[in-house]
Amino acid sequence: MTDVRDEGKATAAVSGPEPSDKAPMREALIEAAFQLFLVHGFERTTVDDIVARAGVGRRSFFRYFPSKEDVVFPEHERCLAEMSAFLTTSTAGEPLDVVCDAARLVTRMYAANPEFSVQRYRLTREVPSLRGYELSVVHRYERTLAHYLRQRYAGDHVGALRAEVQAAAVVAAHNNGLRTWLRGGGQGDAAKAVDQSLTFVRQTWGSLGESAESGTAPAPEDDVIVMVAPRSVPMWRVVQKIEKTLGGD
Amino acid sequence: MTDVRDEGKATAAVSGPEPSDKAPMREALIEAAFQLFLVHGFERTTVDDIVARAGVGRRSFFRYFPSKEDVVFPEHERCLAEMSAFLTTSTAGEPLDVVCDAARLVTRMYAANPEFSVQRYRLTREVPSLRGYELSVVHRYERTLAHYLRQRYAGDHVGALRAEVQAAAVVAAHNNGLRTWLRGGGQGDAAKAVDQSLTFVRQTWGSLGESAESGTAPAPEDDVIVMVAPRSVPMWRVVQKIEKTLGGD
DNA sequence: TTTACGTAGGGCACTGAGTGCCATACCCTC
DNA sequence: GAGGGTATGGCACTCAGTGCCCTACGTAAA
Repeated sequence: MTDVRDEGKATAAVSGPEPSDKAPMREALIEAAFQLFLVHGFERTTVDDIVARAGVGRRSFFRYFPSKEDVVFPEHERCLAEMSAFLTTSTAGEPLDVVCDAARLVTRMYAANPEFSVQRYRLTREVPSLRGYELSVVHRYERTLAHYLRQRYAGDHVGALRAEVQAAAVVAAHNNGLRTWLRGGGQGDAAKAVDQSLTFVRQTWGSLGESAESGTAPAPEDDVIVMVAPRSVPMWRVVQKIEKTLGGD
Repeated sequence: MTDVRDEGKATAAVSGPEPSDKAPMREALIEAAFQLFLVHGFERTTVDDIVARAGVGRRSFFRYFPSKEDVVFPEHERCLAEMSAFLTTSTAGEPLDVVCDAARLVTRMYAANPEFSVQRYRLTREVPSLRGYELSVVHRYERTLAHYLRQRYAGDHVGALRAEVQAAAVVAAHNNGLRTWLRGGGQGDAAKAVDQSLTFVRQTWGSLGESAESGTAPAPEDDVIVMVAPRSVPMWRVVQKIEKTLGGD
């Protein structure tokens, strides 16, 4: 069972933390934890096992991670902070597009380490406590997006409701695309999968309205145009837009 | 797939052993727990305190509730079963309207005991572990709705995505209305508050025709039309289709 | 009435997560 | 070399949750 114990504890007590400058105890704990999780599973691995393998004291684990679950999601805290920072500097543009861009920060984080992300995905799917932890993390992302949208919709008489619903929709769509990518083993382009899902949300609320005439997002297929417009737009304007698109060919 | 059964019978079937008829122990534990929670708070109340007050053995607590958190949400399991039963018997009607009706089962459960619901709401807001538990419960409702929508959208090429996004939107809107009612101390009509929020979602995806409620209806520019056409289609055909879409309202 | 059995509950000991407190080792500055 | 801040280890403790075994009670069969 616990045969893999190269007793680095005494060594660590003498020489202190390993001289690798950028990866001190935190990285060592993550490394040790995942090695054990992937072999014995999350629940059958105790914190004592982890610290024994990492060659550190048990008390140190809880100095770096508030719970055993936290070691599985080591970079979400930083990503959450990035998202908040991004949103505070994004005061222009269609609000829905901004939060979609914010959601893509999460995609990028997952895509930065596909192997790790896929391993964690499989782990999380079958461990209830990790599912619960993931739900709380997702919820914090959603709250961050909703908070931003609520400010942007401040004048709207249903702004708060719109913010809640759109934030939930963006998160759901993002996770749909992300899970598609994860189920595929992390092969292919995560950003593309997420973008396809987010497109549905943006089309739903019409934030893709101008894409047909601007050169930034041409028709997805060579022989098809997708046109999205507010229902209240006058007919002449719709025709004008379509003519412009076709004419620019 | 989903055979139509009598609603009441199905509900009774999934209810299984009736908890309200014979469960003095269960009720006593809930009663004792809430008395202590409201005085000392959730975290400062131990399971030993609860069983001591209820006058039962500690082991019995975990026979009735798998965790300390479960005692705070004693009727969600039953409501979840009711929702599943309701959806199994609802094979007709606009899918989005059906899941909105399903969500209203939750509203009804909260509204059936306003005082209890408000107390629990305040408790849940300030106890992290209860927040986490609530998230998992909400997630199960959302999965139930998404599962139903996925079946109804089986032919759709983005059916799975549509199901995810709409389920998330319905849950977000429902909770928005419910929390409004809870923050107001459980005064007024919970169903009305939830309906107002759900109206936004139904209008978003057009399952509402012309809304009779003028006061709460969002602006018409929320509605969008999505037009997909081969690039080679003649212009008059495009215009005809748009006119038909707008006129068929 | 007695016996056998199934079930609800209590008692007890154990595991493991998470915390508070204190001691120690290291590093930097004066 | 002395002093102060920081990082780490060790230890003991609380408490949630579980497994096992025991008792009590009701019931059905002999």
